[in-house]
Amino acid sequence: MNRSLNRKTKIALEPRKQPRQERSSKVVDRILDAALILTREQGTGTPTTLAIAQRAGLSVGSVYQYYPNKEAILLDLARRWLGAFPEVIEKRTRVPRPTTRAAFQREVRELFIDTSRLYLENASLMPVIEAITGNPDLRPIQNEYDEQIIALYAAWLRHVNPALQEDVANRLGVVMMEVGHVCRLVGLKKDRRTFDLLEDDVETMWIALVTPYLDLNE
Amino acid sequence: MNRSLNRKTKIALEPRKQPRQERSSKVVDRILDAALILTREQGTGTPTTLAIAQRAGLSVGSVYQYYPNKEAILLDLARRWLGAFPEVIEKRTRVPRPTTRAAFQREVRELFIDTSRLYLENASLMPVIEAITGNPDLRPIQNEYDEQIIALYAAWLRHVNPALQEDVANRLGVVMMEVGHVCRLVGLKKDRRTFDLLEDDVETMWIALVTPYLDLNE
DNA sequence: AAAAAATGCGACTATTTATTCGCGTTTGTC
DNA sequence: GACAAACGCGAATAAATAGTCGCATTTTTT
Repeated sequence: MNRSLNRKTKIALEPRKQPRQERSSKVVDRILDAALILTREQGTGTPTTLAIAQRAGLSVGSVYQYYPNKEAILLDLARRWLGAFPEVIEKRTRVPRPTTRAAFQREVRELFIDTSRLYLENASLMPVIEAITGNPDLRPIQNEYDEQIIALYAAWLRHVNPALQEDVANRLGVVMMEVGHVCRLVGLKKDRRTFDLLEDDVETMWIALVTPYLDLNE
Repeated sequence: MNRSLNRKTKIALEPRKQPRQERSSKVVDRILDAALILTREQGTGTPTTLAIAQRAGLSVGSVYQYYPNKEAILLDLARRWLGAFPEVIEKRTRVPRPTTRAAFQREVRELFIDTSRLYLENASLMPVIEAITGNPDLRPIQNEYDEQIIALYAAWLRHVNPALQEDVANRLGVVMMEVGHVCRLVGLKKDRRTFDLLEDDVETMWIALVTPYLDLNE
C-alpha cells in the first residue's frame, strides 16, 4: 500500500459559492488581495488559510465560506493570468501568413511583444504563478494550461510555415514557452531596464530557434 | 508581528553524524536511495521522514540519527549534482581564448557538451533538484549554487571576450543557465531523441545569444 | 417590521507530520 | 567473553494546519 497511491485522488479547487450580497463580494476581494500579498511576501511556499484570513481581517470561517481550501484561492488568482495567455497567442495566428524573412521577423516580434506585455501587466501575479508551480495539488492544473499554450505556439508556427511537421512545431513551442517564461520571471524580479535587455535576448533566441524551420524562399 | 518574519531563521541542514560502523553506512545509503525513489515517484513535493524510513526498511529514529530532517536528506543527494556543476564550467575557462568565429563556436560547443553530459549523467537526480526548487527551506541554498554557476558562465564569457562588461556577462550568464536548465529538464523527461533535438535548440540559442557580444575581428 | 436568507465568527476537532527519548540489540575492543 | 560504544527501534509527544459547526449579526424579502 504505497503512500503515493492513497493520496487524495483529487481535491476540490472551485470556489464554493458566489457572493450574493455586496459586502460578501468585498470579502472575496479581501481574501484574494490578502492571498496575493502574502504569497508575494513569503516569496516561496503558499500562505495558510489562517494567515490569509487574518491578513484580510476575517475569520477562517469566512474564508471557508467561499473557498474549500487555500489552493482554490491561489488558483482563482492565477486563472486571471492563465486564462488570458491563450487568446493573446491565438490572435497572432489570425493574420496573413508572412512570406519574406523580414515579414516573418516582424511576426515574431509581434507575438513577442504581445506576450511580453502580458507578463508586464500581470507582474504582481507572478509570485502566485511560481507558488503554483511548486504546489503538488496545483501543478497539474498549470500543466494543463501549459499544454494549451504550447499547442498554440505550435499552431502559430504552423501558421507561419504550414509545411512544418507537427512534432517539430510542438517541440519548438515548448522551447518558446519555457524560454520566454523563465527569462521573463527573472526579468520581472529585477529592474525594468534589465527586463528590457532580457527581452531582447529572448527575441534573439526565438528568432534563432525558429528561423531554420521556416523554409522561406528568400 | 508578521508571519513571514518569525519564520525559523534557519533550519539545520547538515548531516548529524558520520556512520562509524559498516552497517550504518549502509543505512545512510538506504535512506538516500529511498529518498531518491520516493521523490521520483511523487513527482512533486518532498517525501516525509516517515515515508523515507519505511521505504528504506527502517524506523524513523534511525533516520533522525543521521539527518536532522528530510530537507537535509534531499540536500545531501542534491549536492552531488550541485557540487559537480561549477568545476565543469570552470574547466572550460582554462583553455586558450578563441580568436576566430569558428574557434569560438567550437568553444561554445565544448561548454555545451560538458554541461549536457552533466545532466545526462545525473538524470536520476533531477526530480530531487526540482523538489528542492519548490521547497521553501532549500530554495535559498539552490540559489547560492545558482549564483555561483552564473558567475562561472560570466567568467567564461569574459574569458572568451575580456572586453565584455561585467553586468552584461552576468546577464548572459543568467540566460545561459536558465535556458540550459529548463530545456534539459524538459528533455530528460522525454525520450533520448527528443533530448538530443532540444540540445541542438539550446546550442542554437546560446550561440545566437552570445555571438553579438563577442567582438570577434573576423 | 417580521420572517427568511445570507453572512460572519472563532472555538473546537481532526489530521498530518515532525521529532525525541529511553530501551533492547549489535558490533567492536581489550 | 565482558564491557563500552554505536546502532536501531517505535511508542509517545509536540506542533502546525486544515476544516467544521452552531450561534450571533446583518441584509433582503414580503
